[in-house]
Amino acid sequence: MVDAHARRTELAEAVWRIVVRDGLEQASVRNVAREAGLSMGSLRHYFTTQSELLGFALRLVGERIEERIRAVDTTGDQRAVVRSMIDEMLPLDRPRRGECEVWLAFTARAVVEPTMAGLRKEIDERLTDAFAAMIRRLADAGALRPGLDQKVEAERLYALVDGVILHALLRPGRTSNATAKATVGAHLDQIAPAAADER
Amino acid sequence: MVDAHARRTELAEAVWRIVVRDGLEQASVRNVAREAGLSMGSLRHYFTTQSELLGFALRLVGERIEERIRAVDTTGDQRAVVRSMIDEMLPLDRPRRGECEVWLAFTARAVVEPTMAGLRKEIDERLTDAFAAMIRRLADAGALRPGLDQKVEAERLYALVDGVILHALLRPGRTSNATAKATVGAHLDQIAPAAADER
DNA sequence: TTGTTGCTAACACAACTGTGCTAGATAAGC
DNA sequence: GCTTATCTAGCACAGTTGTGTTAGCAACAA
Repeated sequence: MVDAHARRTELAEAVWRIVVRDGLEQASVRNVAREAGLSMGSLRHYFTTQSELLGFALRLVGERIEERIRAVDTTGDQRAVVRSMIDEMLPLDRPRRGECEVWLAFTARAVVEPTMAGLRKEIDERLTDAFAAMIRRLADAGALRPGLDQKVEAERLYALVDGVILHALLRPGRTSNATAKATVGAHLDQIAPAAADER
Repeated sequence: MVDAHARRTELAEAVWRIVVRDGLEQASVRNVAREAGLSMGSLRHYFTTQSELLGFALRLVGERIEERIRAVDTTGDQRAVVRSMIDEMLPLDRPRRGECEVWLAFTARAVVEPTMAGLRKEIDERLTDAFAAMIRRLADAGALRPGLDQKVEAERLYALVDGVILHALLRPGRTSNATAKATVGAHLDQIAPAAADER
């Protein structure tokens, strides 16, 4: 007997592959079942409805990203720490790019689909907290430029990163990866200049 | 005889209404025809394929936004001018919100659909130019903070605005509109502080 | 051995999809 | 008047969709 959770994870990963390759609209129960090498009857044994399957797949993406962020070494220069945390969100390599594409596909649908809006809101709140924590981390280390409103800066950084992710997804290639890192780097240099850290 | 271009515009607007109300995946030829009050045979007289219809609808959104940006009064304080231009892109009222939702739906699909990727790239280039022009406008007026790389700042502003739009779409309501304006305002204050303009 | 339970497969159903095709309606040019 | 081009409507086709139902399979407990 196979662990039920492992099977569900396998199916979620099949969803990811399809979303990345063909888009969310191709993630039908039949296609997912075929991609996972199962019959659609089997799939329905683990996920009764399609939204249940898609929701599980998205939630798993969020958990993976959070896990990687938690794994970042938080000692040393706090500007570098925040930079590393943001790097874990950017689509800089294949798996991370896949995660971001899944995120985007769900995000776009959540705008009109009330079912997904709840889950999307939950993720949004988690991310809001994460970026607030990053700004607080800079402030506590005395690295944040004086006179900045922490709440506004958290939202600004959050929006910037989402925009950078979007652009990196839409302009594939090495140069766009460099642009993404440079853009985030320039922003961090602006809100937490090296000089302010070295007093 | 009705003007063919007017008919095509009517159909594009029907696409928008459906995308905003039910999402892009509901924009089937039947639904669009019904929404516009035409038979699907008539629709196919104006648009042979579905992608042709959807492409026309997206292009029209871009043209409308560009038109509004061109209409902005460019005299006076250049920081205020840039702020007004960006306001024309943000989903602050119903019609602009609709435009942004259509943009997001197409954007998400363009990541995996090669057909739409071309059009999406064209729009991206236009927007890149638009934001570069905004930064140049600030620089020429002596309002841009010294020491900033204009190319990087254009990309940073572009990414920030896209992120702000995304967040405003996902968190409907008055407060999120205020947040959006505040976030953009804070960014402009940072890259073009009032002090630098008043020497 | 017989049940029982977790799991897999396969098919049926009604609804929907994009596109092709044909025929009728309307208006413009002569 | 007639002809021609433009426009509209409707149906057919083959395909896909989500979900429900039914039956068969393996593994394990009594």
